[in-house]
Amino acid sequence: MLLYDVVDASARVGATRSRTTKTQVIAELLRTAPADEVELVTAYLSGVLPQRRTGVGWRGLAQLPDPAPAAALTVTAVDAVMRRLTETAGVGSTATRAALVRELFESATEPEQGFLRGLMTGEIRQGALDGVMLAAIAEAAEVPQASVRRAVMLAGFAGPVAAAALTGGQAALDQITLEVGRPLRPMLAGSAADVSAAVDTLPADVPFAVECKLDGIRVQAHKRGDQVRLFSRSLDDVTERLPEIVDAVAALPAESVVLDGEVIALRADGSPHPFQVTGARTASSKDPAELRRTTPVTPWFFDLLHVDGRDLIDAPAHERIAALVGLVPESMVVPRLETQDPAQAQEFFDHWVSEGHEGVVVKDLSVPYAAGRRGAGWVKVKPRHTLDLAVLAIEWGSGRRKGLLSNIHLGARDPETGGFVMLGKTFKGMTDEMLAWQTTRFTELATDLGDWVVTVRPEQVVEIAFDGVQRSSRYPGGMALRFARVLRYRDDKRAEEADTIDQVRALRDWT
DNA sequence: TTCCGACAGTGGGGTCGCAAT
DNA sequence: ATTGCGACCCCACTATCGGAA
Repeated sequence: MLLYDVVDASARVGATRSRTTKTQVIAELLRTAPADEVELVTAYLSGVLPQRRTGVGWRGLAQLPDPAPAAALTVTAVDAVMRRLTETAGVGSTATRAALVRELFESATEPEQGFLRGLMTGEIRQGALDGVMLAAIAEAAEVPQASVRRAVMLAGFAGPVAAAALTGGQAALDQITLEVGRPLRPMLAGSAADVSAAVDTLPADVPFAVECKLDGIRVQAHKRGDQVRLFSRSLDDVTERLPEIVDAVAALPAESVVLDGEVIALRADGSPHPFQVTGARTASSKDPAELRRTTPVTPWFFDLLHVDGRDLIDAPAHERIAALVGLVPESMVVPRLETQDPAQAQEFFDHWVSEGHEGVVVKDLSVPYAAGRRGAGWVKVKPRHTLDLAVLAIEWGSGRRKGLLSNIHLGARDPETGGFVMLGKTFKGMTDEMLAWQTTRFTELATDLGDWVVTVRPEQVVEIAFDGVQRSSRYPGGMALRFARVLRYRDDKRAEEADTIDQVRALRDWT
């Protein structure tokens, strides 16, 4: 199949906002794709490059050669280039990859170049990623959406599922089950402002549990015999980086196991390190034996999806947890409280937050493991901080925010100098109305109307919510806000009344 | 007819390793 | 030795569509 056919479909998908129309366009393309190219077409149209790292990003694609006059590239040919890029990533020279990129883009027409660039930088914005793709696979293969969804959750990716569905139909989808050693999509949590709001999102009178939420790295652990594999939230294999977790899982008294949990670095006294410490440890590929000595990590499991030939994903949570507790030593199970009393749940939250943990997850004990879905019975609650900060500058938006001032630079007041210290940026929490308002407002306050950044007189105060204050090498105060988002603009406060850098220092996550 | 769940989009800070400067 | 880039950890929030109620 020609890449052109995929690009054309992508353009038509992007041209409509109707999801049913998007679905039809994609389904039609999948039906016409040759069997051996369905997997690639599915991946490309959902913005996924099966080769995850190519070593080429936005910079490597900033300057493209003249496009080809006519479409001749096939998706198989594109795949061949991507494979070669992956092979050279990290070992070959930049020049080798640049040559491969040049060769590929020379044989692509202009719209194909645009699509390929989006694919390689993860910016396919056509209003259809995985969700619409699932519906399209179901329609093209004439199977129920629920079957496709389940297969994708268990297989991890849509491409292989599309290939199976279109060649083997329902029977082929039924063959896709939980496989020990192959990662499935992790179940995700919704969020709520506080414990009582979290409980309120669950059906009335269901039994629920509250679990301590650890600020570390999500890990899915698979064990079969003496073989252990560990996967990240995005299904990357992280086994080699976490030998102490491998040892812990290998020692479990079961032949085959699939566990879900969090890995975190702890201090000698058992209190958690800030996320940055755990993140640095797990991101590093230096000698694992050395890292294990200097920054050991500990597993805390909260779910059991398979044990000794028995799949538990469809069992209610209380059953999975009972099996987990029966298998895994208590020291490796997330602290949890089963209760029907919101006051006790609140107390549990207060306790673990005071111990330095991130918050809690409230879980409906009656629900199965809804792989890959958010908010189906898991609700997280974290403490929230707020500050009134001054807007120092603002960046032009892109995509649907093109032409609007979008991303605001935030500063705390420094009483020593009378100036402001930048603590980060945010584009979150803004309604369309706020975007329109702030575009006008900051144009008025502008001292420098740049193409990228507009600098303003620091006169506008904004109320910001955030999760914490972390160490920063980027900002002058050495601190940055984690997950900052806008609550509201404060026209009742002048910049001279904004919160100070000392108030921010008091909230640091390190000492 | 209204409500609400799921999805896509718009980006945030930090860390690492590697290649180029 | 430093800097820029790519990849991948953590992630919040709003707008919208379309099926459920």
